[in-house]
Amino acid sequence: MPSATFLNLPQEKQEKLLEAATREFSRRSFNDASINQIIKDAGIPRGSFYMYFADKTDLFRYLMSGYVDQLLSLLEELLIREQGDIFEALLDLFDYVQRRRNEDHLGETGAMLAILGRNAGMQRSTVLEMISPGEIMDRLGRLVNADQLHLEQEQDLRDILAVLLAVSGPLIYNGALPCDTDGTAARAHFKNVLRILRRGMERQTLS
Amino acid sequence: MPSATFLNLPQEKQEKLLEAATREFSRRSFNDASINQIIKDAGIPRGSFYMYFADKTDLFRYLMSGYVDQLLSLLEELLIREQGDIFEALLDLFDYVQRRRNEDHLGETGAMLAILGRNAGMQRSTVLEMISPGEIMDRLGRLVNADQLHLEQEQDLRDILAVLLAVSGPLIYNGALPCDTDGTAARAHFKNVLRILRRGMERQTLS
DNA sequence: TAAAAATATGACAACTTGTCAGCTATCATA
DNA sequence: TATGATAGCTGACAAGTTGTCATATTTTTA
Repeated sequence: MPSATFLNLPQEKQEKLLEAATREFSRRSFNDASINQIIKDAGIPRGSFYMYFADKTDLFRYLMSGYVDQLLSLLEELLIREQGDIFEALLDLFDYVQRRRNEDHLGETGAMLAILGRNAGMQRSTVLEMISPGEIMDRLGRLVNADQLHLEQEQDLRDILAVLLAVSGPLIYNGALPCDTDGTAARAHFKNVLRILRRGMERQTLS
Repeated sequence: MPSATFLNLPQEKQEKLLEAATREFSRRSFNDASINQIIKDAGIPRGSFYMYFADKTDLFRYLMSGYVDQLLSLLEELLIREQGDIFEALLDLFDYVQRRRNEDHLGETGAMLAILGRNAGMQRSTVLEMISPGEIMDRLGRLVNADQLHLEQEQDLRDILAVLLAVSGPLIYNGALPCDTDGTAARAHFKNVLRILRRGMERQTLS
């Protein structure tokens, strides 16, 4: 959490720092990102930075919580459009990310995707703990069409969503990284994985 | 890859360095691990270290490739014992890891698990690229009982194994971290996830 | 207006990694 | 055995990192 001092700053100055941080974090991974670079870019002295944020992690969490929230909102929107079909919604998300990648000027969403992608595999403690997994599950669980899903036990919905997100995340984020050249192959792969998850991995024996 | 110079070193000296590295990497994550600490512990001067390994990543890869290989061998053994049932083998692996965790003196296997766990979520580029995913798939694919699995397309076996490993990895590793107190709950959770993956997420409509 | 509270700041300490010039030991050959 | 070549060893160093803190400035309060 940023300090009260930071929140009291004029909007303009806040954004300047946040934008500089976004630039740096979308270029380098969390560990490689340099506070020196950020404050030079934002034009504020070192001491001031530590007045506003406890440390690099604090700043990163603050940025990420906004981004994760944004992405979650997008997924909610897609889920509504697909009438609760979580598999279709995830494929839509893949396409959305892919489309954004092809637009050369990435803008805010692009930067967000770059950051998420660049830190996709990061320690859960840093990236995901800032938004509680429970909150994610609640927000999505409400919109998912449960009739479509094979639910036997109480926690099945949560586990299904958790697995889906854990598997889809890297596949979608990697599609967002500029190094991955062939988008259509990545899409086919993602689609196949979703198909497997839907219908199950084990051969059904007629009993 | 370590330099020829390192490989020419007397076994004793090699091990001293490798053991010091293992100690450090099982205590701190890759990024937090300090070469200073390692060389102080191993009793070699800084210059020598860089004579043997190109950098920290080089050393880490070398260690990890051995560990991943070790874990893979174990999984192969379990796979044979379970007559190719990959789901049972993964559950056995969970139990094996759990058991090792409870033995207080961790030893080599324990250190390996600690390192894997501590860096479970790390960038794929560093942790997993050292052993080619293809090799993992080949080694496991040979031992898996394909008759048990629902295979429709050519790449289904690969995709199933990839998803299984990606999902199981964190769940197993987290069971290995000392912070996680309740092992039986973690086991039940892992078992439920495996059940969902076997039978599929989508409700089967009778057509 | 004067004192008090809040905010700003850059020099600093304590680390980090990787390099490199110069050292020493080993080994083959004349 | 002496000499030259090759391989290996080493610590000081440059260039970077982060977070702290005493001091200076501004703003608010009495």
